[in-house]
Amino acid sequence: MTTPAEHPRHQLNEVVHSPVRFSIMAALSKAESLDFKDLRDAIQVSDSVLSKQLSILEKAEFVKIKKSFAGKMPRTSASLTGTGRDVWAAHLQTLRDIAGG
Amino acid sequence: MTTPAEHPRHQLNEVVHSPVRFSIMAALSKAESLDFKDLRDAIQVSDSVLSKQLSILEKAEFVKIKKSFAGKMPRTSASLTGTGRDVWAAHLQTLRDIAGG
DNA sequence: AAAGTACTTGACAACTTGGAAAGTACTTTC
DNA sequence: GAAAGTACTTTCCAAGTTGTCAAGTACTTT
Repeated sequence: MTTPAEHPRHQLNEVVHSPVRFSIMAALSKAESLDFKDLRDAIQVSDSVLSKQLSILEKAEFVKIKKSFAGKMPRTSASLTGTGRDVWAAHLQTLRDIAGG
Repeated sequence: MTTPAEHPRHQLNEVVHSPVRFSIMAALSKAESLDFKDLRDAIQVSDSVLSKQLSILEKAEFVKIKKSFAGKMPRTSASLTGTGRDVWAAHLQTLRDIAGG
């Protein structure tokens, strides 16, 4: 009795799969950490969208947000957590598994 | 004055990006054509979902549906169109561009 | 004091998804 | 030949997702 293998699609992480969040994860995977504005400009989204999507990623514990000051002005920067890096790597692998190449 | 390059995320094809349709495209990219039931079993979705998603892909002209008979029973099979293959390849490339690998 | 910076939140409208169920058009079985 | 099954397709619906726009917060700068 062989249990049919689950299609790899089921391994896709929904939080990571949305284009904007996928782009955020990608950008953060390539840098130690990025400032809000740099991230916003890099992936080209509105402040509002970035703020919301970052919150979703933070709640999922894939990203950590650090608030500090640049002189007297507030500065928000984001980076991947360990979990975030693992999930990102697994997501990419799943994509490859589905694409089959 | 350099126009800032558009983030590759904008090149993602929404029709292809949804997990189920991504899986359909992937499966079809690996075969000449697949029968409805084989596709349904391969990607593990309900008849209803497969039928709907296939219609969306057909309307976008990424997939062509061929209806024939296996003996006296109807048989539906799907395959990628030329456009479908191009879009699929471009989508995968965009994913790679974003993932940066 | 007015305007700006750096975000965050809330109200919305527009879509997208999937499941359940019914429908279509036959074919097969009892 | 009536009931059941096959192979999908469609409709109805409830739920969740996205983005935009406007407003809010808490200061800083002019």
